Amino acid sequence: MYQRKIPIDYDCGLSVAMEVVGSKWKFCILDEISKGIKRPKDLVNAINGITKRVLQKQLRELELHGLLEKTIYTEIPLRVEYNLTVSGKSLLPLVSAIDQWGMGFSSRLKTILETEATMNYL
Amino acid sequence: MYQRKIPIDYDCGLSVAMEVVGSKWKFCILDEISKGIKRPKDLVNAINGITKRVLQKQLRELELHGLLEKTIYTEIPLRVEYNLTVSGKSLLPLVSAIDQWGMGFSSRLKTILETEATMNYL
DNA sequence: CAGGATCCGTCCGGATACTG
DNA sequence: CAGTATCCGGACGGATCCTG
Repeated sequence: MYQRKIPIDYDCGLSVAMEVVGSKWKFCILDEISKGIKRPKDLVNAINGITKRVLQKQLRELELHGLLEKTIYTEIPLRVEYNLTVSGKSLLPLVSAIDQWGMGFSSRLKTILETEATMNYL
Repeated sequence: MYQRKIPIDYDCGLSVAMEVVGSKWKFCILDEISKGIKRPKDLVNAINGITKRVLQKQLRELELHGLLEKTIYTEIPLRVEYNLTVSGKSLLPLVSAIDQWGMGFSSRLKTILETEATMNYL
């Protein structure tokens, strides 16, 4: 059984938030789902670099934490859809804010990492 | 030498942002530094659950990515301070937005995890 | 297609000791 | 105090196979 090392500090917003979305994939997943990509297979294709296994784990956590709602359609082949809950939707403004910040920081990061790379050749 | 598995997509804001702050500690660290806690020792004490080793790594990454600036005072005992750069400061609104979201989600998460815990006893 | 189980190499991170 | 190096157990994640 999994025992959390550091208990969540419910009085600290950052602690709560990091428990729920403190992984590099969560924001991407919420973003894609908000754009209408709802099936695991499609999410794997949409998100650059994620694997089926890792996505599965992230989806389960997001569902457990009440940000996603899972619907199973008993068809052949099986179809499953994940939709944002109210809590999940309340995160969207943050997702787009982070996205925007990233766009603004993009060129700077590029420069930093490139000069960093050439430094290693000296 | 470390080879990144998935290259950063500089056209995707979330990809850029996650490269820089996609770890559960980064936001906390920036938050504490913005509040005036600037020395590694003090940060370890201020941030619940972080260890010296992990903090060191996070600080180096934040510095490398241009969000923090390191100042060394050659005193005895040695004193080091980390300060937010302009880019680092530009993240503060997001930090407080995430903090606020976490505060709002706190009670709901608590309920979810507690019922989840009792479920396991059935 | 969804997703769980298994095998197995890799990496992360705690503990500790050492240097400046 | 700040930072690095080493040891080492445990967690993570890729590949693969199997079921409904």
